[in-house]
Amino acid sequence: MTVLRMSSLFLRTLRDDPADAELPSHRLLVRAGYIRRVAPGIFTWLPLGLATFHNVERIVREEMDAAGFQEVRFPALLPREPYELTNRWTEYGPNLFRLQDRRGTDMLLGPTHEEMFTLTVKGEFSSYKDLPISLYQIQTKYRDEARPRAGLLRGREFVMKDSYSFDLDDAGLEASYAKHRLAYQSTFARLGLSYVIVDAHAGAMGGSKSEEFLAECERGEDTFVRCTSCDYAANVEAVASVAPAAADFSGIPAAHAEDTPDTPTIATLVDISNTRDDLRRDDRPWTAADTLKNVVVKVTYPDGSSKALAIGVPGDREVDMKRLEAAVHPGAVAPFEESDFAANPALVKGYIGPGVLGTESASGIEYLLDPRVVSGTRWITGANRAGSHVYDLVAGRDFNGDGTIDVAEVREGDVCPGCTAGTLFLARGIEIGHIFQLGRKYAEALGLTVLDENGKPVVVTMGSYGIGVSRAVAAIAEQSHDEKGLIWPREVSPADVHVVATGKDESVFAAAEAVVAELAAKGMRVLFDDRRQASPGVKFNDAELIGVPTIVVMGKRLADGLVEVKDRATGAVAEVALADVVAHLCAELL
RNA sequence: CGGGGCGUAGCGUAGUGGCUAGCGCGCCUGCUUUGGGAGCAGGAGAUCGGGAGUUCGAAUCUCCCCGCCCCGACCA
Repeated sequence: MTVLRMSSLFLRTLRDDPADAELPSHRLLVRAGYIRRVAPGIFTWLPLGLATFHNVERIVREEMDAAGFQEVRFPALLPREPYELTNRWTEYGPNLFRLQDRRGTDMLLGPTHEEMFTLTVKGEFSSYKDLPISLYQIQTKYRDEARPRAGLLRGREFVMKDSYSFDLDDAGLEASYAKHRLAYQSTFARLGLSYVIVDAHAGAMGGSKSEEFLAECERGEDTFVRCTSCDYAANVEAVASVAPAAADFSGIPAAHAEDTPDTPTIATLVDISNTRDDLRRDDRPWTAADTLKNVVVKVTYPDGSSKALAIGVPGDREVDMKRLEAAVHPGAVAPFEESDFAANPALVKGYIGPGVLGTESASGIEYLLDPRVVSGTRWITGANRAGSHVYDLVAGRDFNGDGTIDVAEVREGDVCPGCTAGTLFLARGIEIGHIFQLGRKYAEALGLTVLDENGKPVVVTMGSYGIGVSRAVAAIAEQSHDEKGLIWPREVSPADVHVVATGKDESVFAAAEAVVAELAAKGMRVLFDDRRQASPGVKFNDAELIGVPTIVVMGKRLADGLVEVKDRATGAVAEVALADVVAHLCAELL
């Protein structure tokens, strides 16, 4: 197998951290000479990095093939038309890399390839007998991210494995989805990643069921929740809040407006409600959770249209903009500005109440309520007049929304929607995989149908499944490193063994050459530090930085016929007789 | 796109109006050295991000532009 010789490897490790890298994965991959930045979010893979990348790619490919999926490869450079058909030329917005050829024809660099997969299957297959089928590709993708960051984790050019399943009916899709889920579990296990499968929000792609594979990592950019007592896990965007049961409101007094001067915020409102005798509550002090906050935003759609939307949430919670964006996708959310208030005189900033909200109301603004605002709940809320609030306003008696919207912030300690017994806690992760049931959206838009047993055309239902290949390299580095450097899982590592020869005694190098040759003959990938001029310290430090899981040191102890076999992760060192070292390593690693 | 920070050799940096822009790492030559980032000697390498201006004199001051990093917004 391969022997990489440090004396001639195209590699330069850096003693200092690069100034433009923050995350450990980014810092170490640059320092260890795996990657180099070319432009923001665009990187060059150097030999060690490329070897690592190839290993991840190979594992992904092997697992896809083992699951019976077939590999294809679409161009990265694509014509505009297919994306026009699904409206994504417009909907994808500024994140799409667009360009023109010499004749001025619009082209794009593919951010994802739903259209190509769908059209290709349409072009070849037309019978129910051809289904189910799953195709995948490993291809470079392009997205003009507003802010590339974190090295390989969020780039503008990256490599992704994307698969699509094509089925006749929902049961078939369910089965294809399950197969992919299993294939992903074995893939990530082999990659040595510690991950969680969380419920995700499928709304963005118009599908139904969707799950994300998140590599657990404090520095990850996705926030998810887990339950203290059951196995519920979900991306914060997808958490379904637990609604309390509707309550009896027969004993609640009639709503009454009160003058509450200078209370434009929830804090000032709660404060005045607890200090004034006429407003105070008998049984307990008022809290922010007793107030109903009505937030108005402007939602703008890709076609340029926009509308106002009012959201009623308990006053102790903020509207989570990420959850809101996910809920109104593909609409974009912007705050309601002074000019918008001017255009809607019924809305009194800071004192907005349900009375002026709803499609049936004077304002005509759609009014959606948090799921916690169930019938019978009692609220303090704006009276639509500056310096005035309504008390004892009861949902279901005094007001109703046009519907519910679950976009309030998710907090540690919230009731788990999975079991309703445990509570939720927050964690962070890196999205390394995403699977979802796309349904018929693309098949419909692009006319992918097959004839069924009766000769009738049936719209095919699809699933879509992605793994960030280049991102996985960084995710592994992020999860597996220490102060000294990287620590690769063996399958991913650029080599199985890193043999370090030290000293100036040529017999040591000769012995090392022999061991390296034997290991290679046994099928091991060897990184061999055969540099004559580098000092032992340099070699040891480089070995720890580079992160090959097993380091074999041949040097001083060779005088006693011994070599050291060091485990990079634990630091444990075993002294092995020179004559036994190849057998020892084979027993351990093969 | 908003906020913050930064741009000096391949990398990390010093230098706030005054001599030939300094140091460490790395690189080249020679000698010495070889178990935790070696020593000595010699060397190559910088339009100080770009442009305009102020000044006898600008890496340093002013203006404009460009680029990069971080936070937020955004992100199948």
